[in-house]
Amino acid sequence: MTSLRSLASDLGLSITTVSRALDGYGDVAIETRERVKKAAAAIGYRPNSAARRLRKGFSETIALVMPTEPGRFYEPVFVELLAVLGERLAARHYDLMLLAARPGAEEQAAYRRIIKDRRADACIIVRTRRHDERVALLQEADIPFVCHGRTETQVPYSFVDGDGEAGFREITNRLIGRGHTRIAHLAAPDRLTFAELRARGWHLSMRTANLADDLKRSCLATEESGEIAAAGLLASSDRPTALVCATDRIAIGAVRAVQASGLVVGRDVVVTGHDNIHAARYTNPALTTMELDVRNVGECLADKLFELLDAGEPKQRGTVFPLRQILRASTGEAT
Amino acid sequence: MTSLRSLASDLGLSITTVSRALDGYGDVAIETRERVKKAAAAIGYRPNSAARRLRKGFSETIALVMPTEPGRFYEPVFVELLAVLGERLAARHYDLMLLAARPGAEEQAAYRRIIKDRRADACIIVRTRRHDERVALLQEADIPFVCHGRTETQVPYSFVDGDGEAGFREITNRLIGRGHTRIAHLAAPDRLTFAELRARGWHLSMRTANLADDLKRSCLATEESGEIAAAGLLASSDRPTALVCATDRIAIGAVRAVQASGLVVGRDVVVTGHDNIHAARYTNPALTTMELDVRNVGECLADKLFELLDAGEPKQRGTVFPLRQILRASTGEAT
DNA sequence: TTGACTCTCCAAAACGTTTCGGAACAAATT
DNA sequence: AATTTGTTCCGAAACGTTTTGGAGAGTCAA
Repeated sequence: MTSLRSLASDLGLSITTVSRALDGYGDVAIETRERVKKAAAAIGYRPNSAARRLRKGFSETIALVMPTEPGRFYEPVFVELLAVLGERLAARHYDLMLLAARPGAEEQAAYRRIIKDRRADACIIVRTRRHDERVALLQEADIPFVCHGRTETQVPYSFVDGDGEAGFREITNRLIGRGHTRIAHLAAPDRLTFAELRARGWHLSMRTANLADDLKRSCLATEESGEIAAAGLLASSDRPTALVCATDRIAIGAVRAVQASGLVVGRDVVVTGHDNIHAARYTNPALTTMELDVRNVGECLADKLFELLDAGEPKQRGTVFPLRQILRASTGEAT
Repeated sequence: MTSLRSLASDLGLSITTVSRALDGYGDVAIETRERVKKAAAAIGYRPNSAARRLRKGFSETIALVMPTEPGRFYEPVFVELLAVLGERLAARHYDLMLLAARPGAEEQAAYRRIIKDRRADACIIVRTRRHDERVALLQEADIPFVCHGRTETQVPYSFVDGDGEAGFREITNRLIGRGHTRIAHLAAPDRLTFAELRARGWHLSMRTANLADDLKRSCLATEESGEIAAAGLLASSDRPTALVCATDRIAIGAVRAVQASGLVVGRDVVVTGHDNIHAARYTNPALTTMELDVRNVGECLADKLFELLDAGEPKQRGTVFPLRQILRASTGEAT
């Protein structure tokens, strides 16, 4: 224990000098520095993190609060995001602190504790909402943060997102090009920004082509809810020939609804999703969808965070990654 | 800042007395204690965590290292486990620290850092392996830990697991009862304990019924790998009539393989899985599977951890939860 | 010779908490 | 009256690090 002290006495130096040697200050003789570094490496010295935090006033910790909604948020891709983040943060000896809280009072309390106790130096906001109290809270408290996803605010903030609007414009345009005119959109709850952006992409594409843009239905981001919404649309005498869904899980429900109506997916009705979850390759027929590179997103989030911590602001406020379109049989494409 | 000091001077008391009043020591007058507690609550006082950690020598933090294997470990259920854990730990003001590391040298280094720096008071091991260096490492370092899943060791350790063996015995027995005699098992990589236990359940059931127990094939826990393994079995002239799969993802691949052979799932060949992932309800036909209550597991993990931290050992070393069988059309049951 | 400057090093304070070992006083016991 | 016991409080040390503000010795210029 008391490692800095024992290192110092082993070397016949003061604690101060050892500390400065390791921190790379210029005020210690070059040979002394080398000697200290070698000794430190030999015993695998790493400064006690609590002491360091106390003295320096920051924690080298990043907090991420998962919104655990009642309807859950089971996203498998989230695990991968955590893995990429963890990796990237660890490279700079930062810790990732994970909290769980239901949106609402509980969530607010969690952020307030982070802020008040300065338990973390910065936050990552996921599942960003259109009107997001978390953003306001952190801006007011002057805690650095980066959002995964966008929000609607005047005040500048940092974010990383996929270009859902362009992605949905593109797929809708493609379907229009194939002759579809009645293209419906199954949207996720519109308090979530990604849902709004994807809907906007579909909407713009339809408007530009002078097609009816009233075929939007909102549902939860679950298979069950998607199935119900799709069934409603298909029951109409003037049913859509295409279902552009905000997420793969919704699309999987939609596929089921189409089949329950006695129609054939990919021929009578085409279906598309977003996320490229594993199951999307194993629906029958396989699901046309689009994909965001999680590794890019995770690394970009971490990099922006460090720019924020190092320089006070990132080189670029927001970064939007393009989506990769994945065409499969659910839109009649070759598998 | 310097909150304890300012609280003390506001109240005209010493720092010592304020500290002891809040900690509930018996050595401060009851009315003083009340006065202090009221004042602390009023300003929302919470002790500086770095200072507390430094002084007390423990961190009120639990570490969880995700094994990020090359073939990934995308399990959606893991997100829910994290959420439950986070909730339960937060109730006792413990933080959850998340690390990511590839099994092997990187993983070892991560654990060594936790141990050496005492960054966390205890660990949670997930994806427990049959021969698990993590268990040995933590036992040697005398760091409390709880495993999600079991390992093969003489030394007693704490764990929480689902009863995969019983679950697979039960489903296999059920299929035997229905007249199946050629029942194959698609197993996950057998370095993972859960894979071994599920295989054992299938094996015991087959042996007890005097049926051929040579129809076991190993594959990765992915749809793709499951599909290949299943296709191999189905190509045989003496093909199995049942595919008992270690996971739903394997089972989803198996379903695809059956259909690719021109056979009908649920009639010609029945298929079963494990996990009850969302997609399992939306295969065609829906997948018979079994489910472990994640909330139970998460809460049990946290509780065991606290018993370990409080008392040095838990009331019960290991807890095994029963699995809930979910019968669907892939075994010809009513949906 | 003196003063200024450079180079290396270090003692001590500080971060905010917990806790050891009393102090001061009143009440009870001998 | 003297001693013990109990109650309530507090000063000061400690946890391990970083950082401030020099100290001492040597070098260079005036």
